[in-house]
Amino acid sequence: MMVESASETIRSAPSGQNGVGSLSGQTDGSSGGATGTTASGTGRDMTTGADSNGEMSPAELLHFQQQQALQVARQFLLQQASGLSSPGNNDSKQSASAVQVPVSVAMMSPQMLTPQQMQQILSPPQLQALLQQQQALMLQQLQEYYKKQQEQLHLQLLTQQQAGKPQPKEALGNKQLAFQQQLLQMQQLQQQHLLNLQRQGLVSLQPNQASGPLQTLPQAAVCPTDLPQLWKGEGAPGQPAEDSVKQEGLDLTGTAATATSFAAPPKVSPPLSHHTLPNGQPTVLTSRRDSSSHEEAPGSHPLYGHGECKWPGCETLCEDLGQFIKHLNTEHALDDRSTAQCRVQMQVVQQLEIQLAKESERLQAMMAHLHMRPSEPKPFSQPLNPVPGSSSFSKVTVSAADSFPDGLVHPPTSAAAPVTPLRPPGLGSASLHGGGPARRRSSDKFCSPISSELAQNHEFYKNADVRPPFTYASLIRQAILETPDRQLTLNEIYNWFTRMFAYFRRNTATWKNAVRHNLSLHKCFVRVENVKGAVWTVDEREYQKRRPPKMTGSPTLVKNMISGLSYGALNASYQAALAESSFPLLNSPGMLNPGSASSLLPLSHDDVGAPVEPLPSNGSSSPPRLSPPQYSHQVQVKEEPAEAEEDRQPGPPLGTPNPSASGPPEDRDLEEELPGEELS
DNA sequence: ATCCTTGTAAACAAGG
DNA sequence: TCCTTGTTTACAAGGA
Repeated sequence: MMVESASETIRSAPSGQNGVGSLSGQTDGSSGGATGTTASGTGRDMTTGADSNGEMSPAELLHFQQQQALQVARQFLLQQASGLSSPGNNDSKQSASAVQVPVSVAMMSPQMLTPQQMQQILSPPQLQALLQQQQALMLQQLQEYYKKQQEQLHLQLLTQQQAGKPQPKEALGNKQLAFQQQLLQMQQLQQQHLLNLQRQGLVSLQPNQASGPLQTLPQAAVCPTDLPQLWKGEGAPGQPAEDSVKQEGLDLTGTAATATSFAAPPKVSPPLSHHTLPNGQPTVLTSRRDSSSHEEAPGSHPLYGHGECKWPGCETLCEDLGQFIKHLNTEHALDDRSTAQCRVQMQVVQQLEIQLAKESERLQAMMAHLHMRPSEPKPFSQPLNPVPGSSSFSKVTVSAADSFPDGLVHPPTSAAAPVTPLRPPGLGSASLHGGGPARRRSSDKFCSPISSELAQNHEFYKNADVRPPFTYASLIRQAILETPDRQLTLNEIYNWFTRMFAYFRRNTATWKNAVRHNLSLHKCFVRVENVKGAVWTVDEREYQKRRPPKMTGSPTLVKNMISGLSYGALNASYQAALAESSFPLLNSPGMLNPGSASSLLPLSHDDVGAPVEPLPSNGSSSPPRLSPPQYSHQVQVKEEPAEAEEDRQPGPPLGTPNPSASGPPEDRDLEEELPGEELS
């Protein structure tokens, strides 16, 4: 990266445009800023809390803990109530932390913070889903275990008392202490997981209420410790209460969940399922899970997928859920082994969280350093700062700037701006590419569906001076496909670039040249003579052709991404889980089919188009499965497409019979394009 | 080491 | 003449 950016700098220097290139070296320095990370690594001081309770009897302790939990719960509820009623509170960071505090006070270990960071960066739904699964399970186990421990404790005490054997005071005391500590520990863990679940809940619930791109916001907002200035800087200025409220709402949701979960119950009964396991059966949390990871059908089990048991290290094949349940109850019953595994799993999760925290920290530092400019609200909010050299498109964008193909109506840049910066583009840091100058289609390889990526992060790209992780070809294609008639003039393509990416608001000569170069170079771009002049269209078939069919399977992709994030620790099942949960998310907007992962391809919105690297290999012939081609082909591709001989095949076949073929919800928005044309 | 892809730079031509 | 649009060539870099 260093090398690359360095060379980049050198090369671009002459043209005097690539200012970003110069920071290659600094990035590392700032990343070192991981200093913050150390904070989270301060270890667990939880024990101190335990000490304070050292004098109580186990029973008292339990009672105390319950009371405490109830109190916390009440507190949360109160906060929720007040928070909701006071929209004036627009300090997102504050509100977030306010909610968090009680939790941490209530015995959360310092590590708890990291997961938030994790979500903040990656927010990859995959991770959430994964964690949910793991945690749901662990939670159950923990609860069981916790109960067991309590019982044992009681029994022991009773035994001792009945025996009348006045054990040496010290011995007894020690023992008690040990138990109590253990109890506390258990409770800690329990709460940790509850919190995690809660957090996940935040995220998972969010998508339903907020638009795709925005859904990321809350996640970041939740984190009290991170990106402080970023948030402050962005949110403070003109940040309407809207965002903060939203964030607050989310947090509250989460807190409510927490309260509910550990304060038991009866009163509050939000949709989220309780962890009260009636019979220890793992059906818990399914409802919540459903909301987030569509992979899971109502009747499914977090530990069951792809016909096999996902218990760490198990992978036993089970034909159906029933069999799996049986297997689960027999092989993974509540015993020492399972408990131990559970603990290990927890550690794994914690490690990951820590890792994530570090990475997120680094990412933040990088982003802050590179583009986010935390201090200035929105440097590029006024998108179209006419670029000197290019008279042609300067104005166009302005008016159209705020609509987005995803069909979502986005608030004017001003409102949106604050939000985006924190959200790492794409699936987390992986796609960041070290920011500015770094190019290389790496992300392209990830085959991150450009359209969904854009849909999710368009605000980010729009405002952050970050080079989008896509190749020019894919961007051009996206631009073209987003239009109603799948064709754009060169100038309109330019406009799209500038409108969609802050990054392309400068260095115009460079990237425009690149665009032209790509248009000419790639066969997939077809020039069509039009009344108005020439327009460019996409020959989907050609486009698909030129991309190696590698990334076919999601698992690989995810794996790559994971490895990219240095998640070496992730085990196969994790990866599998990630893979599973990741894709469905791409269709977040309308995940009608939570069911099979296979569903993702077809229904996803315009995703179909770009993402589809998964093209089967058989190259040109006929990719009936997912046919992205639908689009372009319709375009009255003039006579040009000489090479596309066999592709005559109309788009129709492939596609899912659904309407998406003719007009995916997202891609509409063309209207916005009109202004541009006029101006051009 | 080689090939492929991508990005960048630049020369050049045609047309308005 | 200047600018835009297109085409083409060359080269560097990264990845497989």
